[in-house]
Amino acid sequence: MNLHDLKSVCGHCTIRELCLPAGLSDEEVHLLDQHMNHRQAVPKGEYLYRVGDPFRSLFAVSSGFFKTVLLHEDGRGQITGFQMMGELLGLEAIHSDHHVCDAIALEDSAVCAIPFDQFEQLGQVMANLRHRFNKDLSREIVREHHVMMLLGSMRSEERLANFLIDLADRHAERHQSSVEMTLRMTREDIGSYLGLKLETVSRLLSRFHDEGVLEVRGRRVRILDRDALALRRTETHN
Amino acid sequence: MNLHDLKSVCGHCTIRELCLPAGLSDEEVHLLDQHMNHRQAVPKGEYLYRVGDPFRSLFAVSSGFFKTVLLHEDGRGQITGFQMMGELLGLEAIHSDHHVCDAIALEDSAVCAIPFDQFEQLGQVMANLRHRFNKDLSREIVREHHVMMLLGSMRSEERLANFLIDLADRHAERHQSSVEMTLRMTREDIGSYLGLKLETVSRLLSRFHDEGVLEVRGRRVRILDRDALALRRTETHN
DNA sequence: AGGGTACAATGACATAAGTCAAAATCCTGG
DNA sequence: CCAGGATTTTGACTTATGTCATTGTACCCT
Repeated sequence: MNLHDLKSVCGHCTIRELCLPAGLSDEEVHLLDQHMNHRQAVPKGEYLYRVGDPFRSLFAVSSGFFKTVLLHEDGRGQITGFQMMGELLGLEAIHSDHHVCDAIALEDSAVCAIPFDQFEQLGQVMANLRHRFNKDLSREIVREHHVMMLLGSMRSEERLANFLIDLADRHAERHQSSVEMTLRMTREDIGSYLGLKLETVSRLLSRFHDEGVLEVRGRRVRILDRDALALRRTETHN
Repeated sequence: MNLHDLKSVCGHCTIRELCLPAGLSDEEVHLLDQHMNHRQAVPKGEYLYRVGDPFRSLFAVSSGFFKTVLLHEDGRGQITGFQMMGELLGLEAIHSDHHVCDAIALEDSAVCAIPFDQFEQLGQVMANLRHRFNKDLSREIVREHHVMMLLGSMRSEERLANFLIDLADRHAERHQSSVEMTLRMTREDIGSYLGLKLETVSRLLSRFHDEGVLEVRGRRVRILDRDALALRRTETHN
């Protein structure tokens, strides 16, 4: 990487406004920038961290796609989220100073790391950053509330419809097509996240396909009728 | 209330170490204290806040018991948590400056409120408080991860066993009996939280009762065999 | 005190999603 | 470019939990 001629990596980052530096002034971004370890590669299939690892840094996904997996003693695992460009990884570890889930790259990816103690120090002088970070943490809580709603109160079709729309929206935020997407995760991963078995996910995708809502070819998905899909997110769509 | 002769309410609070001031020095607690509105009563059944309310203050439960409910357009609601003494309410609202769920007192309760803008200002001078609060937010994320695991991967019996043990443990932290408890919420509330119908909850409680694990009389629950209950939290307990 | 409304328990039955199994397809590395 | 494992699809069948209905209980509130 040839970065030494750039004053600030974050400042020139295309996803700056989706990432930690969002809403900070140029000077603030510059300051933050100096504490970060930019663009570390994480090849597909590799662990960014594992349960039990000591917590040192927060990570921002710079490119690629991750999943976070919570392991249960009896082998069962629950996927707690999928992370794309600009999203933070490691927030769960602040509480106990240790990671409590695994983070795995689902495609060749890169992350920017910031040592958390330095990050907290920066809070001393950057009220903006403090506020910003509180919002990030709060947003994660809200996101998880929605997953709880999904898992606790919705039927399988609604869960999948919500999942697909959410993915599409996040692609759109990143200026990627929200119509044609390639799923980075397996059917089993989707099932784990949605509290369903992979067969159920597969059947639902086939159904959406047959009904003309989606075009599904393996991991390639095209949303043919966004409105129809959106309707299926809720019960009352007679 | 007659508090003017106390230097610091938080400093004398019995649950200080479970609440926001945990880990702060006496001076820090005192400073924090001056920004708080202590012990506001919230009668049973009342809303502490509702979806859409502007977010002004964070709340710490000073006594009593709350539930937070996420509402879905089609009337469905999902309970996202139950809060006891020392636990924080309102964290979900930081992100959007508006509350995104309802908080309802399940018994006559009291809360301490702290205006969030003042709280964030305090972060400027109190690194401890910042760190502490980051941990609180992270803990909430971890807690929700566990709920996701519960809702996504566990069967009904395991869900209820986990719920009961969690409640018992939180009672114990508060120096209340972890053997005999009175449930503050209805069967329907429990069901909502666990992604089950109230009939299922009722049947499971009856089953635990019949099997000698619990003694259940309405909302009064006594844990007769903690080990047996703990075993039922996981699949593999042949 | 007692009458009424909310809450809880239980039974009979329905169904959404899980399980098991087999075949089809897709990738990937040599 | 092919072989072999991983992933996906689909079908037949099972089951855990939901649904509906009834009765019982408890707790307010006047």
